[in-house]
Amino acid sequence: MRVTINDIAKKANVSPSTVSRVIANNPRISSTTSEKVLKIMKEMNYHPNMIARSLANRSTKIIGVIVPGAIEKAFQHPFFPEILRGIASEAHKNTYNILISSVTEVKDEKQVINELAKGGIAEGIILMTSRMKDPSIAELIKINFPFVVIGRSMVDSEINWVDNDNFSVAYELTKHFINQGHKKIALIGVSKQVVVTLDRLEGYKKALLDSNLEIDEGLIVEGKFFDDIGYGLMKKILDEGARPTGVIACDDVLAFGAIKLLTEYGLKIPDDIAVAGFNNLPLSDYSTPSLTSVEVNAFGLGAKAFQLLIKSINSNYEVFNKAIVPAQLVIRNSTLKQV
Amino acid sequence: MRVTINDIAKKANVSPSTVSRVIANNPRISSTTSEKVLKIMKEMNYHPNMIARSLANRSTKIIGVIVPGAIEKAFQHPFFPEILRGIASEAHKNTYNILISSVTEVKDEKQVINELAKGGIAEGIILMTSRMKDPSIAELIKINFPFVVIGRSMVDSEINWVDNDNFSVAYELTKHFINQGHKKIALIGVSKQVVVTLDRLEGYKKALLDSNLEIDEGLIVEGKFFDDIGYGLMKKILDEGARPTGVIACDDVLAFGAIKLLTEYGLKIPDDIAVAGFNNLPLSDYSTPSLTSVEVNAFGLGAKAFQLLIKSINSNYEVFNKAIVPAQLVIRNSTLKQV
DNA sequence: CTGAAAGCGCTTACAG
DNA sequence: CTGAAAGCGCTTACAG
Repeated sequence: MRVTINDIAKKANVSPSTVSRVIANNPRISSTTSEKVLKIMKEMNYHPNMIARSLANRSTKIIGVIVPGAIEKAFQHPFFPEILRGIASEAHKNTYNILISSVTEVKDEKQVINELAKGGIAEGIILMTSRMKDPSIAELIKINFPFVVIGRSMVDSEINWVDNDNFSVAYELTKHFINQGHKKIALIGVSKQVVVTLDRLEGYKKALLDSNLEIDEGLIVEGKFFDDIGYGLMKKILDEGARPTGVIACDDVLAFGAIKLLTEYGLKIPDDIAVAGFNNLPLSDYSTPSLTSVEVNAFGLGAKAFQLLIKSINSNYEVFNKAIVPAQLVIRNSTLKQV
Repeated sequence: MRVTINDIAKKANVSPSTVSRVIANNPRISSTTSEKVLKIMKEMNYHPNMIARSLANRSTKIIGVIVPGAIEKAFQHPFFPEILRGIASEAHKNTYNILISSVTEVKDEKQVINELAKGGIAEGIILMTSRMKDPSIAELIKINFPFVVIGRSMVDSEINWVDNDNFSVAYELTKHFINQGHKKIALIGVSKQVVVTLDRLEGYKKALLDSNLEIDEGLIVEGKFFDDIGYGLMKKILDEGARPTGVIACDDVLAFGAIKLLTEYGLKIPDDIAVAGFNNLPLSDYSTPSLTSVEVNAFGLGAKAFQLLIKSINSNYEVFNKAIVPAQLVIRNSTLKQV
C-alpha cells in the first residue's frame, strides 16, 4: 500500500489539510508543525500522488506532443528528434514533462487528441507537422484547447504556429542556382498536404519569375515529404525527357536519393547537374560531394513552439502567436561548379 | 466547463454508474440504455477524464522514460532517439503513451523518479543508461517499482535489463584488428561509470590475451562516453609517446574526433593507423574513409526494453528478465588496409 | 495557525 | 439490468 496524506496526518496528529498545506509550503503553517510533518513524511518515505493532485488541481505539468504517422517512421529522420530536443529543452526549464503520442491512422487522431486534451492529461499540445486541412487542428480549435503547430498553418488565422520563412529561403536557394547559371531547375518532393513544401514551391516560382525564367511544371514533382523516394522522383523527371541542370529537393534525404539515380545515369554532381536539399542533415556535410542545404534549425522550432505553448496556456488561450525561426542557406560543393 | 459523467447521466435520466458502465462496455447494460447514453455522449461531445479514471483505477497507460543528463545533450547523439523509436514502436502497439523526463542533476533523480513512480503517473519506467552504482536503480528497487534498464546492470541481479553482448562483440572487433596484423591497439572512451564500456574493455583485453598480446594500460584511455572528445583522448595517447597502429573508440563520435586529430598529425587511415567505433552512426557509412563500427541495434534495444517492462508490470514485478539484443560488426574501409 | 467538509470525475462492490 | 454510496488521494474555501 502506498502511503497517503492521511497516513502522514494520523502519524503527525494533524489533519490531512495541514499536511497538504505543508506540502504546498503554505506560509500560514507554523514552522513547528511544518517541521514535524516534514520529518514524518521523510520517515515514511512519502511522495504525493500526482494523479490525485492533478484531479483536484487541474494541473498536470504535462504537455502532449503528437507525431504524425507512426513514430518509428518519423523518428528515422533526424528532423523530428531535433524538434523534440528543442521542446524538451524548454520543457525542462519550465518543469514540464512531455508525453509523446504517435498517431498511425487519421481516424485515431481525434481519439488521441481527446484523450490528451479532454482527458485532462496534457495542459497543451504541440503538433509536429502542419498539413493542409489538418483534422487535428480542426479538433483542437473545436474543443478550444491550447496548442501550437510546427509549420505554418493555413487552416485558421487564430492559431499558434512556428515556422521558418520557407518562402524566402526557397527563393534565396533558387536564386543561388540561377546565379550559378542554371535555367532549368527541378523541384522535387512538393506535397499538397504539407504546408512547408508549398511555401517552398512559391519561393521557387517567384525566384524564377523574377529572373524571367519559365516555370516548367514538368520539373516540379510531387512526392511524399520525408520518404526515401528521391530516386524515383528523379527518375520520373529524366525518363519523361526533361533535362534540368539543377535539382532542389524538399529534403536532404530526397536529395541523396536523387543523387543516387543521377550517378547511376552517369551524371556528375555538380558539373552536370547541381543538387540541393533542405533540413541540413549531419550527413550532408560529410557526403561526397557535400550537399548544399538549408539549416532549418529544428531545435529552435521545437524550443519556440514550447514557449508559445506556455504563453497560450497561461493566457487562457486568448492570444495567438506566430514565430519565425531563422533558416539559413548552407552552400556546399553539390551546387558549386569546380573552377 | 467540461462535460462530465454526471452531465451525461442527468441528460439520459440514468445514474452516473450506468454511464460509467456504458463507457466500460459492461455487458450487463441493456442495449437500449447503452445506445441512448452513447448517443447523448456523442451529442455533448463527451470524453472521459483520464485523470479521474486513473485515480479510481490505478492505471494510466503511461510509461516513463528517463534520459540521463540533459535531454538536449543526449539527443544530439542518434543513439537515444533510436532507442526511443524502439520504445515508442512497441508502446504504440500496446496503446501505451510515453512520458519523457530528463534529469540534469543527480540529486534531481530521486525526485523525478518518485514523481513518476509514487506519483502514480507512470506504470513503469525505462532508464536509458545503466551506470555503475546508479542511484536511480537503487531508488526504483527500494520502492519496488517496475522498471527496465538499457545496458546491463551490475547493481543487482534482481533487475530487468536489455543489452548487447558487448563483451563478445568487442572481442570480435579486437580480433579483427589483430587479424589485420595490429599489435598495439588503443581503446578510448572507457568510462568507469558506464557499464557497456567496461564490458567492451573486458572483451578487448580477452582478445589481446588470447593472442598473446600485451595489455598496455597507456593505450586504454578513459573519457566520457558520448562526448565529442575523441580528439583530445587521441592527442593524449600520441603526446605521451605511445604509437598504436589501431584505435577502437567506444563510440563513433569519439572515433571521428580521433580521426580528426590523426589526420592533423599527418597519419593516414587506415594505412598508418586503423580506426573503429561503436554504434554505427548513419555518418559512419558515408565518411571518408567509411568507418568500421558495431551496429548495436538501438531500435531493438528500445523495443525489447518495452516488452520486458510490460511483462514486469503485468507480472506484478516478480519475475526478472534480461535480454540480449544481437550486435553486429560492420567492417568498413577505416580498418581495411588497401591491398 | 488548524480542522471539517465538500469537491475534483471517475469506478465498483453491494444491494435490489 | 440499474442505482446509491463509498472510495481513489488530493486541494481549498470556510469557519474558528
